[in-house]
Amino acid sequence: MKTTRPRQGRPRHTPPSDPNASGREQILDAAGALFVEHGIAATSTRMIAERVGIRQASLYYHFATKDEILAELLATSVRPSLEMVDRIQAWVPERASAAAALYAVAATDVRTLSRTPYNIGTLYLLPEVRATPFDAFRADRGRLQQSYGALGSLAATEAVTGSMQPDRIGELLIQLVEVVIQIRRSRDPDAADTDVVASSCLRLCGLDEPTVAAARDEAHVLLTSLA
Amino acid sequence: MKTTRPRQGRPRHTPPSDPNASGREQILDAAGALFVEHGIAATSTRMIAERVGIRQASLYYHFATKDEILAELLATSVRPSLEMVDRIQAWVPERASAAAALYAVAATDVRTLSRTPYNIGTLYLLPEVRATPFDAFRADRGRLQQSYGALGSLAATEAVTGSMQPDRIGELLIQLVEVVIQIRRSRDPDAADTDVVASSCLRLCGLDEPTVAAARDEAHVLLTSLA
DNA sequence: ATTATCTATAGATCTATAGATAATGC
DNA sequence: ATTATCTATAGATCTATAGATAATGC
Repeated sequence: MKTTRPRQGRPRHTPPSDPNASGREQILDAAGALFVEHGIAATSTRMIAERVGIRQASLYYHFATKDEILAELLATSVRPSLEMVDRIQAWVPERASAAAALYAVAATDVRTLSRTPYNIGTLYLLPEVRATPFDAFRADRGRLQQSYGALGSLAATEAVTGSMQPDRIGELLIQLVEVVIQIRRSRDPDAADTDVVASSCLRLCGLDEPTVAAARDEAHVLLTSLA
Repeated sequence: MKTTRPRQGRPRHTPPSDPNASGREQILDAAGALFVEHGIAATSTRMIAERVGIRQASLYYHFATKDEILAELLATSVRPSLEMVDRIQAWVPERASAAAALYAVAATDVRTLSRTPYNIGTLYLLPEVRATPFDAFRADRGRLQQSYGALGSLAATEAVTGSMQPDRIGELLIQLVEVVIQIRRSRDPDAADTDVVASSCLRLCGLDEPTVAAARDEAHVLLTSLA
Protein backbone atom coordinates (compact mmCIF):
# COMPACT_ATOMS: atom_id res chain seq x y z
CA MET A 1 0.00 0.00 0.00
CA LYS A 2 1.84 3.11 -1.18
CA THR A 3 0.45 6.13 0.63
CA THR A 4 2.18 8.87 -1.36
CA ARG A 5 1.89 12.03 0.63
CA PRO A 6 0.57 14.87 -1.53
CA ARG A 7 3.37 17.30 -2.24
CA GLN A 8 3.41 20.97 -1.39
CA GLY A 9 1.80 23.52 -3.69
CA ARG A 10 -1.51 23.80 -5.43
CA PRO A 11 -2.63 20.45 -6.85
CA ARG A 12 -2.27 19.78 -10.58
CA HIS A 13 -5.34 19.62 -12.73
CA THR A 14 -4.21 16.06 -13.52
CA PRO A 15 -2.41 14.25 -10.68
CA PRO A 16 1.15 13.11 -11.55
CA SER A 17 1.53 9.51 -12.72
CA ASP A 18 4.78 9.21 -10.77
CA PRO A 19 4.39 11.27 -7.60
CA ASN A 20 7.96 10.48 -6.53
CA ALA A 21 9.69 12.24 -9.42
CA SER A 22 10.22 15.95 -8.90
CA GLY A 23 8.38 18.35 -11.20
CA ARG A 24 11.67 19.31 -12.75
CA GLU A 25 12.48 15.70 -13.59
CA GLN A 26 9.07 15.08 -15.06
CA ILE A 27 9.48 18.09 -17.30
CA LEU A 28 12.92 17.02 -18.48
CA ASP A 29 11.58 13.58 -19.22
CA ALA A 30 8.63 14.81 -21.23
CA ALA A 31 10.71 17.38 -23.10
CA GLY A 32 13.41 14.84 -23.93
CA ALA A 33 10.94 12.41 -25.44
CA LEU A 34 9.23 15.14 -27.47
CA PHE A 35 12.45 16.82 -28.65
CA VAL A 36 13.67 13.46 -29.92
CA GLU A 37 10.39 12.59 -31.61
CA HIS A 38 9.52 15.91 -33.22
CA GLY A 39 12.63 18.05 -32.99
CA ILE A 40 13.22 21.02 -30.75
CA ALA A 41 11.52 23.88 -32.56
CA ALA A 42 8.58 21.64 -33.42
CA THR A 43 8.02 20.90 -29.74
CA SER A 44 5.99 23.63 -28.08
CA THR A 45 5.97 24.37 -24.40
CA ARG A 46 2.30 23.47 -24.48
CA MET A 47 3.09 19.96 -25.75
CA ILE A 48 5.62 19.46 -22.97
CA ALA A 49 3.21 20.68 -20.30
CA GLU A 50 0.40 18.51 -21.63
CA ARG A 51 2.58 15.43 -21.41
CA VAL A 52 3.53 16.25 -17.83
CA GLY A 53 -0.05 16.98 -16.88
CA ILE A 54 0.34 20.63 -15.97
CA ARG A 55 -0.63 23.92 -17.63
CA GLN A 56 1.75 25.48 -20.13
CA ALA A 57 2.57 28.45 -17.91
CA SER A 58 3.53 26.21 -15.00
CA LEU A 59 6.69 25.16 -16.81
CA TYR A 60 8.10 28.59 -16.15
CA TYR A 61 8.17 28.00 -12.45
CA HIS A 62 10.89 25.39 -13.06
CA PHE A 63 12.69 26.73 -16.13
CA ALA A 64 13.14 30.28 -17.35
CA THR A 65 13.11 29.34 -21.04
CA LYS A 66 12.73 26.39 -23.35
CA ASP A 67 16.46 26.55 -24.11
CA GLU A 68 17.21 26.04 -20.44
CA ILE A 69 15.38 22.71 -20.55
CA LEU A 70 17.42 21.67 -23.57
CA ALA A 71 20.68 22.77 -21.99
CA GLU A 72 20.07 20.61 -18.95
CA LEU A 73 19.14 17.60 -21.06
CA LEU A 74 22.34 17.95 -23.06
CA ALA A 75 24.54 18.42 -20.02
CA THR A 76 23.34 15.30 -18.25
CA SER A 77 23.64 13.21 -21.41
CA VAL A 78 27.38 13.45 -22.25
CA ARG A 79 28.73 13.59 -18.72
CA PRO A 80 28.51 9.86 -18.00
CA SER A 81 30.35 8.93 -21.21
CA LEU A 82 33.03 11.49 -20.55
CA GLU A 83 33.67 10.32 -16.98
CA MET A 84 33.78 6.71 -18.07
CA VAL A 85 36.33 7.43 -20.80
CA ASP A 86 38.58 9.30 -18.41
CA ARG A 87 38.55 6.40 -15.98
CA ILE A 88 39.29 3.74 -18.58
CA GLN A 89 41.91 5.85 -20.33
CA ALA A 90 43.88 6.00 -17.10
CA TRP A 91 44.39 2.21 -17.28
CA VAL A 92 46.60 2.53 -20.34
CA PRO A 93 49.24 1.19 -20.63
CA GLU A 94 49.84 -0.35 -17.16
CA ARG A 95 46.59 -2.16 -16.48
CA ALA A 96 45.29 -2.49 -20.06
CA SER A 97 46.39 -2.43 -23.67
CA ALA A 98 45.19 0.51 -25.78
CA ALA A 99 43.12 -1.88 -27.89
CA ALA A 100 41.35 -3.33 -24.87
CA ALA A 101 40.73 0.15 -23.51
CA LEU A 102 39.26 1.29 -26.82
CA TYR A 103 37.04 -1.76 -26.89
CA ALA A 104 35.92 -1.12 -23.33
CA VAL A 105 35.18 2.54 -24.00
CA ALA A 106 33.26 1.84 -27.19
CA ALA A 107 31.28 -0.98 -25.62
CA THR A 108 30.22 0.99 -22.57
CA ASP A 109 29.40 4.01 -24.70
CA VAL A 110 27.24 1.89 -26.98
CA ARG A 111 25.53 0.38 -23.97
CA THR A 112 24.91 3.81 -22.47
CA LEU A 113 23.46 5.15 -25.69
CA SER A 114 21.34 2.00 -26.06
CA ARG A 115 19.72 2.56 -22.71
CA THR A 116 19.09 6.28 -22.53
CA PRO A 117 15.37 6.72 -21.89
CA TYR A 118 14.25 8.13 -25.22
CA ASN A 119 17.32 7.82 -27.42
CA ILE A 120 18.39 11.22 -26.26
CA GLY A 121 21.60 11.01 -28.29
CA THR A 122 19.45 12.11 -31.22
CA LEU A 123 19.62 15.62 -29.83
CA TYR A 124 23.35 15.84 -30.61
CA LEU A 125 22.46 15.90 -34.28
CA LEU A 126 19.95 18.72 -34.26
CA PRO A 127 20.89 22.13 -35.65
CA GLU A 128 19.64 24.00 -32.59
CA VAL A 129 22.48 22.50 -30.55
CA ARG A 130 25.04 24.36 -32.63
CA ALA A 131 23.84 27.66 -31.17
CA THR A 132 25.94 29.45 -28.56
CA PRO A 133 23.83 28.69 -25.48
CA PHE A 134 25.07 25.11 -25.73
CA ASP A 135 28.79 25.39 -26.31
CA ALA A 136 29.54 23.90 -22.92
CA PHE A 137 27.92 20.74 -24.20
CA ARG A 138 29.80 20.89 -27.49
CA ALA A 139 33.09 21.32 -25.64
CA ASP A 140 32.38 18.17 -23.61
CA ARG A 141 31.60 16.31 -26.79
CA GLY A 142 34.84 17.52 -28.36
CA ARG A 143 36.77 16.16 -25.40
CA LEU A 144 35.08 12.79 -25.78
CA GLN A 145 36.03 12.74 -29.46
CA GLN A 146 39.62 13.62 -28.59
CA SER A 147 39.81 10.71 -26.19
CA TYR A 148 38.59 8.37 -28.90
CA GLY A 149 41.26 9.79 -31.18
CA ALA A 150 44.00 9.33 -28.61
CA LEU A 151 43.02 5.76 -27.75
CA GLY A 152 42.49 4.89 -31.39
CA SER A 153 45.86 6.10 -32.55
CA LEU A 154 47.57 4.25 -29.70
CA ALA A 155 45.79 1.04 -30.65
CA ALA A 156 46.03 1.39 -34.44
CA THR A 157 48.53 -0.30 -36.73
CA GLU A 158 51.27 1.76 -38.34
CA ALA A 159 49.57 1.52 -41.71
CA VAL A 160 46.59 3.31 -40.19
CA THR A 161 48.40 5.90 -38.07
CA GLY A 162 50.51 6.64 -41.12
CA SER A 163 47.51 7.84 -43.11
CA MET A 164 45.27 9.22 -40.33
CA GLN A 165 45.89 11.86 -37.69
CA PRO A 166 44.44 11.19 -34.22
CA ASP A 167 41.75 13.83 -34.85
CA ARG A 168 40.53 11.97 -37.92
CA ILE A 169 40.51 8.67 -36.09
CA GLY A 170 38.45 10.27 -33.33
CA GLU A 171 35.91 11.57 -35.83
CA LEU A 172 35.46 8.13 -37.34
CA LEU A 173 35.33 6.21 -34.07
CA ILE A 174 32.77 8.42 -32.40
CA GLN A 175 30.69 8.30 -35.55
CA LEU A 176 30.84 4.53 -35.52
CA VAL A 177 29.78 4.28 -31.89
CA GLU A 178 26.88 6.62 -32.50
CA VAL A 179 25.44 4.28 -35.09
CA VAL A 180 23.46 2.97 -32.16
CA ILE A 181 21.49 6.23 -32.17
CA GLN A 182 20.42 5.51 -35.74
CA ILE A 183 19.76 1.85 -34.99
CA ARG A 184 17.41 2.78 -32.19
CA ARG A 185 15.27 4.68 -34.65
CA SER A 186 14.24 1.41 -36.24
CA ARG A 187 14.89 -1.36 -33.71
CA ASP A 188 16.09 -2.21 -30.21
CA PRO A 189 19.84 -2.78 -29.98
CA ASP A 190 20.98 -5.92 -28.15
CA ALA A 191 24.19 -7.26 -26.61
CA ALA A 192 25.40 -8.53 -30.00
CA ASP A 193 25.24 -4.98 -31.37
CA THR A 194 27.50 -3.78 -28.60
CA ASP A 195 30.15 -6.31 -29.50
CA VAL A 196 29.76 -5.72 -33.21
CA VAL A 197 30.28 -1.98 -32.89
CA ALA A 198 33.19 -2.21 -30.47
CA SER A 199 34.92 -4.83 -32.64
CA SER A 200 34.35 -2.67 -35.70
CA CYS A 201 36.16 0.17 -33.96
CA LEU A 202 39.21 -2.06 -33.57
CA ARG A 203 39.06 -3.33 -37.15
CA LEU A 204 38.81 0.24 -38.38
CA CYS A 205 42.11 0.81 -36.59
CA GLY A 206 43.64 -1.91 -38.76
CA LEU A 207 43.82 -4.63 -36.13
CA ASP A 208 43.61 -8.22 -37.33
CA GLU A 209 41.22 -10.85 -36.06
CA PRO A 210 43.42 -12.43 -33.36
CA THR A 211 44.26 -9.01 -31.95
CA VAL A 212 40.60 -7.99 -31.97
CA ALA A 213 39.62 -11.21 -30.18
CA ALA A 214 42.32 -10.78 -27.56
CA ALA A 215 41.35 -7.16 -26.91
CA ARG A 216 37.71 -8.15 -26.58
CA ASP A 217 38.52 -10.78 -23.97
CA GLU A 218 40.80 -8.42 -22.09
CA ALA A 219 38.14 -5.73 -22.12
CA HIS A 220 35.46 -8.05 -20.83
CA VAL A 221 37.62 -8.93 -17.86
CA LEU A 222 38.32 -5.28 -17.15
CA LEU A 223 34.67 -4.33 -17.42
CA THR A 224 33.40 -7.07 -15.13
CA SER A 225 36.02 -6.12 -12.55
CA LEU A 226 34.65 -2.59 -12.78
CA ALA A 227 30.99 -3.45 -12.33
CA MET B 1 27.98 42.22 -71.44
CA LYS B 2 25.19 40.02 -70.04
CA THR B 3 21.85 41.40 -71.15
CA THR B 4 19.59 39.22 -69.04
CA ARG B 5 16.10 39.61 -70.39
CA PRO B 6 13.62 40.36 -67.63
CA ARG B 7 11.47 37.29 -67.04
CA GLN B 8 7.73 37.14 -67.27
CA GLY B 9 5.52 38.18 -64.36
CA ARG B 10 5.43 41.09 -62.03
CA PRO B 11 8.93 42.18 -60.99
CA ARG B 12 10.24 41.26 -57.57
CA HIS B 13 10.65 43.94 -54.96
CA THR B 14 14.34 42.94 -54.98
CA PRO B 15 15.70 41.76 -58.32
CA PRO B 16 17.11 38.21 -58.29
CA SER B 17 20.87 37.87 -57.82
CA ASP B 18 20.99 35.03 -60.33
CA PRO B 19 18.37 35.78 -62.99
CA ASN B 20 19.11 32.51 -64.79
CA ALA B 21 17.93 30.21 -62.00
CA SER B 22 14.21 29.53 -61.99
CA GLY B 23 12.18 30.79 -59.07
CA ARG B 24 11.64 27.24 -57.97
CA GLU B 25 15.36 26.54 -57.88
CA GLN B 26 16.10 29.70 -55.96
CA ILE B 27 13.54 28.72 -53.35
CA LEU B 28 14.93 25.20 -53.00
CA ASP B 29 18.39 26.63 -52.61
CA ALA B 30 17.42 29.12 -49.94
CA ALA B 31 15.29 26.59 -48.08
CA GLY B 32 18.03 23.97 -48.15
CA ALA B 33 20.59 26.30 -46.66
CA LEU B 34 18.20 27.47 -43.94
CA PHE B 35 16.87 24.00 -43.07
CA VAL B 36 20.44 22.82 -42.61
CA GLU B 37 21.47 25.82 -40.54
CA HIS B 38 18.44 26.19 -38.27
CA GLY B 39 16.41 23.03 -38.70
CA ILE B 40 13.12 22.62 -40.47
CA ALA B 41 10.56 23.77 -37.94
CA ALA B 42 12.79 26.70 -36.98
CA THR B 43 12.87 27.91 -40.58
CA SER B 44 9.81 29.99 -41.38
CA THR B 45 8.45 30.56 -44.85
CA ARG B 46 9.21 34.22 -44.25
CA MET B 47 12.91 33.47 -43.75
CA ILE B 48 13.01 31.49 -46.97
CA ALA B 49 11.27 34.20 -48.93
CA GLU B 50 13.52 36.89 -47.50
CA ARG B 51 16.60 35.02 -48.60
CA VAL B 52 15.21 34.62 -52.10
CA GLY B 53 14.19 38.24 -52.28
CA ILE B 54 10.44 37.77 -52.63
CA ARG B 55 7.47 38.23 -50.32
CA GLN B 56 6.46 35.35 -48.06
CA ALA B 57 3.18 34.71 -49.87
CA SER B 58 4.92 34.40 -53.24
CA LEU B 59 6.39 31.07 -52.20
CA TYR B 60 2.96 29.54 -52.53
CA TYR B 61 2.90 30.15 -56.22
CA HIS B 62 5.69 27.54 -56.54
CA PHE B 63 4.96 25.16 -53.65
CA ALA B 64 1.68 24.27 -51.97
CA THR B 65 3.24 23.78 -48.53
CA LYS B 66 6.54 23.96 -46.70
CA ASP B 67 6.63 20.16 -46.59
CA GLU B 68 6.55 20.06 -50.37
CA ILE B 69 9.77 22.06 -50.48
CA LEU B 70 11.39 19.64 -48.08
CA ALA B 71 10.15 16.60 -50.00
CA GLU B 72 11.73 17.86 -53.20
CA LEU B 73 15.02 18.62 -51.48
CA LEU B 74 15.15 15.12 -50.04
CA ALA B 75 14.23 13.43 -53.29
CA THR B 76 16.95 15.10 -55.32
CA SER B 77 19.57 14.42 -52.65
CA VAL B 78 19.60 10.59 -52.43
CA ARG B 79 18.88 9.82 -56.06
CA PRO B 80 22.43 10.38 -57.35
CA SER B 81 23.96 8.10 -54.70
CA LEU B 82 21.40 5.42 -55.39
CA GLU B 83 21.97 5.43 -59.14
CA MET B 84 25.71 5.37 -58.69
CA VAL B 85 25.55 2.37 -56.37
CA ASP B 86 23.37 0.43 -58.77
CA ARG B 87 25.80 1.05 -61.59
CA ILE B 88 28.89 0.04 -59.64
CA GLN B 89 27.18 -2.95 -58.04
CA ALA B 90 26.55 -4.36 -61.50
CA TRP B 91 30.32 -4.66 -62.04
CA VAL B 92 30.61 -7.36 -59.39
CA PRO B 93 32.06 -9.91 -59.80
CA GLU B 94 32.99 -9.85 -63.51
CA ARG B 95 34.55 -6.43 -63.89
CA ALA B 96 35.46 -5.73 -60.27
CA SER B 97 36.05 -7.41 -56.93
CA ALA B 98 33.50 -6.75 -54.20
CA ALA B 99 36.14 -4.92 -52.18
CA ALA B 100 37.01 -2.58 -55.05
CA ALA B 101 33.32 -1.96 -55.69
CA LEU B 102 32.71 -1.13 -52.04
CA TYR B 103 35.66 1.23 -52.07
CA ALA B 104 34.39 2.88 -55.24
CA VAL B 105 30.88 3.28 -53.86
CA ALA B 106 32.06 4.69 -50.55
CA ALA B 107 34.50 7.07 -52.20
CA THR B 108 31.99 8.51 -54.65
CA ASP B 109 29.38 8.76 -51.95
CA VAL B 110 31.78 10.65 -49.71
CA ARG B 111 32.69 12.91 -52.58
CA THR B 112 29.03 13.57 -53.37
CA LEU B 113 28.23 14.38 -49.76
CA SER B 114 31.32 16.61 -49.57
CA ARG B 115 30.14 18.70 -52.45
CA THR B 116 26.42 19.14 -51.89
CA PRO B 117 25.74 22.87 -51.80
CA TYR B 118 24.91 23.35 -48.13
CA ASN B 119 25.69 19.98 -46.59
CA ILE B 120 22.19 18.91 -47.33
CA GLY B 121 22.84 15.43 -45.97
CA THR B 122 22.19 17.00 -42.57
CA LEU B 123 18.51 16.82 -43.36
CA TYR B 124 18.57 13.02 -43.21
CA LEU B 125 19.11 13.29 -39.49
CA LEU B 126 16.23 15.58 -38.62
CA PRO B 127 13.15 14.18 -36.87
CA GLU B 128 10.75 15.81 -39.31
CA VAL B 129 11.95 13.46 -42.02
CA ARG B 130 10.56 10.47 -40.14
CA ALA B 131 7.02 11.68 -40.81
CA THR B 132 4.88 9.95 -43.40
CA PRO B 133 5.03 12.56 -46.17
CA PHE B 134 8.64 11.54 -46.72
CA ASP B 135 8.58 7.77 -46.77
CA ALA B 136 9.51 7.70 -50.43
CA PHE B 137 12.78 9.27 -49.42
CA ARG B 138 13.25 6.87 -46.54
CA ALA B 139 12.62 3.92 -48.83
CA ASP B 140 15.36 5.14 -51.20
CA ARG B 141 17.70 5.51 -48.27
CA GLY B 142 16.86 1.99 -47.12
CA ARG B 143 17.77 0.65 -50.54
CA LEU B 144 21.10 2.46 -50.43
CA GLN B 145 21.81 0.93 -47.04
CA GLN B 146 20.90 -2.51 -48.35
CA SER B 147 23.36 -2.12 -51.18
CA TYR B 148 26.10 -1.24 -48.74
CA GLY B 149 25.17 -4.33 -46.75
CA ALA B 150 25.26 -6.57 -49.80
CA LEU B 151 28.60 -5.25 -51.05
CA GLY B 152 30.07 -5.27 -47.57
CA SER B 153 29.18 -8.86 -46.83
CA LEU B 154 30.57 -9.95 -50.20
CA ALA B 155 33.82 -8.18 -49.48
CA ALA B 156 34.15 -9.06 -45.79
CA THR B 157 36.26 -11.80 -44.28
CA GLU B 158 34.61 -14.88 -42.85
CA ALA B 159 35.38 -13.75 -39.33
CA VAL B 160 33.25 -10.66 -39.99
CA THR B 161 30.40 -12.26 -41.94
CA GLY B 162 30.27 -14.89 -39.22
CA SER B 163 29.35 -12.32 -36.58
CA MET B 164 27.43 -9.73 -38.64
CA GLN B 165 24.38 -10.07 -40.88
CA PRO B 166 24.41 -8.03 -44.12
CA ASP B 167 21.85 -5.65 -42.62
CA ARG B 168 24.17 -4.84 -39.73
CA ILE B 169 27.10 -4.32 -42.04
CA GLY B 170 24.99 -1.95 -44.11
CA GLU B 171 24.05 0.07 -41.03
CA LEU B 172 27.69 0.47 -40.05
CA LEU B 173 29.02 1.26 -43.51
CA ILE B 174 26.46 3.93 -44.34
CA GLN B 175 27.05 5.45 -40.92
CA LEU B 176 30.77 5.53 -41.60
CA VAL B 177 30.36 7.19 -44.98
CA GLU B 178 28.06 9.80 -43.50
CA VAL B 179 30.76 10.93 -41.12
CA VAL B 180 31.48 13.46 -43.84
CA ILE B 181 28.22 15.19 -42.95
CA GLN B 182 29.52 15.70 -39.42
CA ILE B 183 32.96 16.69 -40.64
CA ARG B 184 31.49 19.41 -42.79
CA ARG B 185 29.98 21.00 -39.73
CA SER B 186 33.44 21.96 -38.55
CA ARG B 187 35.75 21.90 -41.57
CA ASP B 188 36.02 21.33 -45.31
CA PRO B 189 36.67 17.73 -46.28
CA ASP B 190 39.47 17.09 -48.77
CA ALA B 191 40.61 14.26 -51.04
CA ALA B 192 42.50 12.60 -48.18
CA ASP B 193 39.25 12.31 -46.23
CA THR B 194 37.66 10.46 -49.11
CA ASP B 195 40.40 7.85 -49.12
CA VAL B 196 40.42 7.59 -45.35
CA VAL B 197 36.71 6.92 -45.13
CA ALA B 198 36.62 4.46 -48.03
CA SER B 199 39.61 2.56 -46.65
CA SER B 200 38.01 2.48 -43.22
CA CYS B 201 34.97 0.81 -44.77
CA LEU B 202 37.19 -1.99 -46.03
CA ARG B 203 39.05 -2.37 -42.75
CA LEU B 204 35.74 -2.53 -40.91
CA CYS B 205 34.97 -5.53 -43.14
CA GLY B 206 38.04 -7.22 -41.73
CA LEU B 207 40.29 -6.81 -44.78
CA ASP B 208 44.01 -6.61 -44.15
CA GLU B 209 46.32 -3.86 -45.40
CA PRO B 210 47.49 -5.49 -48.67
CA THR B 211 43.90 -6.28 -49.64
CA VAL B 212 42.79 -2.74 -48.81
CA ALA B 213 45.61 -1.29 -50.90
CA ALA B 214 44.83 -3.55 -53.84
CA ALA B 215 41.13 -2.70 -53.72
CA ARG B 216 41.92 0.99 -53.57
CA ASP B 217 44.08 0.79 -56.68
CA GLU B 218 41.52 -1.29 -58.51
CA ALA B 219 38.78 1.17 -57.56
CA HIS B 220 40.76 4.16 -58.75
CA VAL B 221 41.18 2.56 -62.16
CA LEU B 222 37.48 1.77 -62.34
CA LEU B 223 36.48 5.27 -61.31
CA THR B 224 38.75 7.07 -63.76
CA SER B 225 37.46 4.83 -66.56
CA LEU B 226 33.98 5.94 -65.53
CA ALA B 227 34.65 9.67 -65.48
C1' DA C 1 -3.76 35.98 -72.04
C1' DT C 2 -0.40 34.24 -69.15
C1' DT C 3 2.89 34.44 -65.67
C1' DA C 4 4.97 35.65 -61.43
C1' DT C 5 4.84 38.53 -58.40
C1' DC C 6 2.61 41.92 -54.96
C1' DT C 7 -0.47 43.62 -50.70
C1' DA C 8 -3.51 42.52 -47.12
C1' DT C 9 -5.23 39.59 -43.88
C1' DA C 10 -7.63 35.60 -41.34
C1' DG C 11 -6.99 32.36 -37.94
C1' DA C 12 -4.06 29.60 -35.43
C1' DT C 13 -0.49 29.20 -33.08
C1' DC C 14 3.47 30.15 -29.55
C1' DT C 15 6.40 32.09 -25.52
C1' DA C 16 6.48 34.36 -21.47
C1' DT C 17 4.53 37.38 -17.69
C1' DA C 18 1.16 38.87 -14.00
C1' DG C 19 -1.41 37.82 -10.47
C1' DA C 20 -4.68 34.49 -8.00
C1' DT C 21 -5.16 30.17 -5.43
C1' DA C 22 -4.81 25.72 -2.97
C1' DA C 23 -1.99 22.83 -0.88
C1' DT C 24 1.78 21.88 3.06
C1' DG C 25 5.11 23.45 6.83
C1' DC C 26 6.03 25.76 11.01
C1' DA D 1 4.96 31.59 5.00
C1' DT D 2 6.29 28.89 1.33
C1' DT D 3 5.62 26.18 -2.58
C1' DA D 4 3.74 24.73 -6.85
C1' DT D 5 0.38 25.15 -9.27
C1' DC D 6 -3.67 27.67 -11.68
C1' DT D 7 -6.20 31.25 -15.00
C1' DA D 8 -5.88 34.90 -18.17
C1' DT D 9 -3.65 37.34 -21.50
C1' DA D 10 -0.27 40.40 -24.21
C1' DG D 11 2.36 40.53 -28.13
C1' DA D 12 4.78 38.24 -31.52
C1' DT D 13 4.89 35.17 -34.51
C1' DC D 14 3.53 31.74 -38.42
C1' DT D 15 1.04 29.40 -42.56
C1' DA D 16 -1.88 29.85 -46.16
C1' DT D 17 -5.59 32.18 -49.00
C1' DA D 18 -7.82 35.98 -51.75
C1' DG D 19 -7.51 39.18 -54.90
C1' DA D 20 -4.79 43.02 -57.24
C1' DT D 21 -1.01 44.25 -60.35
C1' DA D 22 3.01 44.64 -63.49
C1' DA D 23 5.61 42.41 -66.50
C1' DT D 24 6.05 39.43 -71.14
C1' DG D 25 3.96 36.71 -75.16
C1' DC D 26 1.01 36.39 -79.01
